[in-house]
Amino acid sequence: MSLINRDTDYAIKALCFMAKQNKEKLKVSDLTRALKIPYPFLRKILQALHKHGFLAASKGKGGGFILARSPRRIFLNDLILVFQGPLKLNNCFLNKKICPDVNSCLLRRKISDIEKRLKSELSLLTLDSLMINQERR
Amino acid sequence: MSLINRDTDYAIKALCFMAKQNKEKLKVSDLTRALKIPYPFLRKILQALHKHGFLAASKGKGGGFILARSPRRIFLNDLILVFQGPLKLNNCFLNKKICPDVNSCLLRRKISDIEKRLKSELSLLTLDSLMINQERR
DNA sequence: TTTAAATGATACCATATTAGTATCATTTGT
DNA sequence: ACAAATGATACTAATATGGTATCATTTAAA
Ligand code: FES
Ligand code: FES
Repeated sequence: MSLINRDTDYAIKALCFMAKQNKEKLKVSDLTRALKIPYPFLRKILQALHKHGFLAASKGKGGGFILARSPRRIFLNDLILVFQGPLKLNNCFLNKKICPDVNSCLLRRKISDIEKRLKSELSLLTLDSLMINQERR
Repeated sequence: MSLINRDTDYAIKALCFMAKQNKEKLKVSDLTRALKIPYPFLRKILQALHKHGFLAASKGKGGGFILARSPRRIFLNDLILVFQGPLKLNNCFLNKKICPDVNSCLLRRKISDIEKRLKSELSLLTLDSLMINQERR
């Protein structure tokens, strides 16, 4: 059971790589060489990142992608949101026979709390924090 | 993106229902009536719960299942483990080109911490705590 | 001692999600 | 005009999930 799927993983790899190439515009083929991710798949992911405002794109010859935000404004939970939809545990474990009172359900509240904490922890992981990690090696 | 799949969900429903029938042996058909879960599917799930020590089973005519542990010793994270495998975020976001030092990777440590906290929070949710919820309605 | 009612084990099928590809349209520098 | 890039989108393949079928084994009771 993994919280992070392939799309999100590739997106992180790509964004991180781009963050290292300070401000240089990159085309998909540059990234695919470096990251060993299949060209058309990576392209789809970069297009999605563009669509959601993480990347700026320029079309035509000499075009490519470049980060549209500071790495410290790119949060892991946002990437998960884009590629995997909203994170949620489970609305309701029990059916009416067992737990008829949806509104005052203690279990639901506990689960919702866990979900919120997880989200806030994921939002503390920024692309920036990955770069810091790089500097120390 | 959900942390809980159908199997785990059904397992919780079934265990919870059984916990309410204090100590009474129940056969699959009793549960399937009450929970509206398809008979063969529920049966597979109960068999798995038995295999992993959550239920005791008696075969033959008049047989059935019964809780093998106190509800306060049945933890949500254990059920997730049985039906969805070990919960892990992601081993390694970055490939060698970007993050070559697997051992001293700050990111990995942060992710591992988040994972541990999540697990420990899920382990605080016991079947017992669901029953408490029931009493209050 | 036969039989019916239960679980054990396991193989199978159906559907949904995820991973990856292909293709054509649009833009743009040369 | 043309080639090189992304935009959009439809398609295919592989895997995971959800659910079924079947036969073997055990056991209480007629
Ligand atoms: S678990 Fe669904 S309302 Fe309590
Ligand atoms: S992310 Fe894999 S070693 Fe750092």
